[in-house]
Amino acid sequence: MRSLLDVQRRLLPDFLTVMQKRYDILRYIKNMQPVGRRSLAISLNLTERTLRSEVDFLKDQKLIHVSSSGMLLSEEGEIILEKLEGIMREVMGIDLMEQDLKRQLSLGEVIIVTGDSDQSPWVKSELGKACANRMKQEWTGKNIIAVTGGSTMAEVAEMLTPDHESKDLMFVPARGGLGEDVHNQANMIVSKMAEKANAFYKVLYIPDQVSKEAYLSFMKEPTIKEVISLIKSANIVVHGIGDALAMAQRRKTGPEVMKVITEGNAVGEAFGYYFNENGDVVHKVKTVGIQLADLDQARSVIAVAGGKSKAKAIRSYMKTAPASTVLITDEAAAKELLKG
Amino acid sequence: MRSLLDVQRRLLPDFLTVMQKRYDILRYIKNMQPVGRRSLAISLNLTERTLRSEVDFLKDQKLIHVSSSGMLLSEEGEIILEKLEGIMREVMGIDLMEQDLKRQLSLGEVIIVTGDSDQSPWVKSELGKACANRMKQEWTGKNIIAVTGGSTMAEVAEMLTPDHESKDLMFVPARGGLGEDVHNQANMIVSKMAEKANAFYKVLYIPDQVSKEAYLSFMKEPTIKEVISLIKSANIVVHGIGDALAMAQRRKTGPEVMKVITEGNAVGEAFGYYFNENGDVVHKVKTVGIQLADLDQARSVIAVAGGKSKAKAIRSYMKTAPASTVLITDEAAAKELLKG
DNA sequence: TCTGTCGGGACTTTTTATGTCCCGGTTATA
DNA sequence: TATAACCGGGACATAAAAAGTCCCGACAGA
Repeated sequence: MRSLLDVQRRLLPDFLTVMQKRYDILRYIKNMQPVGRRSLAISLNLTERTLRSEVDFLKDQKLIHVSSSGMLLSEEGEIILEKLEGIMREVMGIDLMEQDLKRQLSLGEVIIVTGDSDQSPWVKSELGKACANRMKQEWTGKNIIAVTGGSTMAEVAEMLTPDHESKDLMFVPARGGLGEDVHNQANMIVSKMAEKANAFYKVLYIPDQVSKEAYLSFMKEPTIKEVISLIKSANIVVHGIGDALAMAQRRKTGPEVMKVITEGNAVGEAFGYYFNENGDVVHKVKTVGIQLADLDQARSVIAVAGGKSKAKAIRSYMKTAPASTVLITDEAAAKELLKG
Repeated sequence: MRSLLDVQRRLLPDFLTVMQKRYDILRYIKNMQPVGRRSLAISLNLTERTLRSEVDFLKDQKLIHVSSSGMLLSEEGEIILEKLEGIMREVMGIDLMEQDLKRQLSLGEVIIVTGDSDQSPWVKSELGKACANRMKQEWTGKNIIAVTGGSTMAEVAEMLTPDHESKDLMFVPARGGLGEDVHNQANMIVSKMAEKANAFYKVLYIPDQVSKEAYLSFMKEPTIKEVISLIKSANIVVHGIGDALAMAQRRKTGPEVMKVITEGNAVGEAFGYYFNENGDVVHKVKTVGIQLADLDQARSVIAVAGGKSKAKAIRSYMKTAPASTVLITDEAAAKELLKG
């Protein structure tokens, strides 16, 4: 049934809105019957005429009876409505979860894709696609987009497509080296995104293990400074969220920092910051680029993470995330988050 | 899914017709790509303008790509179409038709593919694919498979693929020479099938116009006798069904036999037997190999034929076909058959 | 280089949906 | 029993969407 709805969503986009409308009408009639056209229209927030067209249709389908005292559900109408009850719960399920999550985490927007990234690899692609689409909505005029690394972000990059009109887009890594694997490193993602979106990009290679002097002189390089100032002026930030321990292990994290992370009970990680369950910063990787406090400056912040296993991490980070953050996640994570 | 569709049929009837239309468009594009708007419109029996609106929609949904050389299915389009395949079977009631037809003709199984072989050439390929799949289900252990000729059987051969484990398969022609064109002759099909399925085969070349003595001595050849005994021990028979007159004309049928066929009101033909509307044998081509009575010995008999024009032929043959016969046909023929 | 097919722009016509107003009948109520 | 409120539905103007029609320049294949 899910797949049928998915296909229909694609092939007949206004299908669902019409179904919803007719469902509402039937529901209201059931509860207000016998009811007249005008009062029903007011209750449903429909104009009299549109309601009338719908009513004519429902009458043709023999789902309602129309008499001089008003409209009432027919027997068949009752049966159909009963079946619809269950269908709409399924159809609206995701929307409801989005609303609930948005309220619970007090975010700007929540987008949920069906499935579980932990179990089905393609769900991650769906996350990526959803994120890519959401990003595009922000692309009006000139934009500097700061992105982080991670496998989910890599999927996002993969799913980007050039926009009809080539906008003025510049991709930059959100922060300097975090010790990540080259493959899903922010720099890699940045270049991939730019390639896919047919846009510009700048990368930032910060030497990892060098003397303090070398580092400082490196930071004075004009080209580096230019990139950093670009990053600081980014108006869109797109980042993943990771499990704290998993991220720490994946990165070349020293034993003393590891101790801080474990003893601080860190559970979530986002762009180099480690958070405990209360959303407190337990540790931050010192590097250049966007800092947690800078996020409020950005016009839009999009966080992408999915899979049941990531629920805790998402919750921890969202405690301190900017209120306008857009969270893109999957069904499994959303369910887990809503569980409490 | 069943109940969801039932509800939708009632609540949004015209959405289903739209879905059907878009399904058809996608299907035609898949099989004709790259294809232009005008020729597609003709094939689909749509006016250019309506097709254009639909195409614009599908393009917006990224289900098709449009280039100067024509339209083609996008990757997503392929995925959606695949899912639609199953959905539309349900919507169009193909599954129901299969059950009805099975009962009406009292057969072992009926498989219907969508479309009309007479109108869309690729439907024949679909028939072939369906048949190939069905055949594979029978391939457990050692099998001798007797096949007939014909263009539909040629498609079946084309669609065969080697099985994961190479089974012990032997293809043989079902009967001796029937006077067919070399191209779609049983021997040709046999070798093609064996090649595609990575199996063994034996052909049977019977001299057509020779003296009785030559013929008899030929039949005493050990190699020929061996092939004939193989044929007789076939446990799977796959054959086409043809229109009686068309088949008789295609084969080098003499005028006196032609008279028998026409005066006997033959309508159907299968492996050299001609049947009238009551299923009586009007004429049989005398040749070696499997006879009508032998069919009951075979573990499984699969008959393949499609196209509205073949409906009468199918019905006539099915009157005498073994009760366990598997019929593989297309939507158009099935509709015609069910019409009565 | 020519020819036929390609997509798509532009315009008119047709169809459909919606907005608006009103009428005659029914019903609850004063 | 008179009356006001509410009922569905007819009628018609208007807005919006779909379909019909024609044409153009691009491009591939002969």
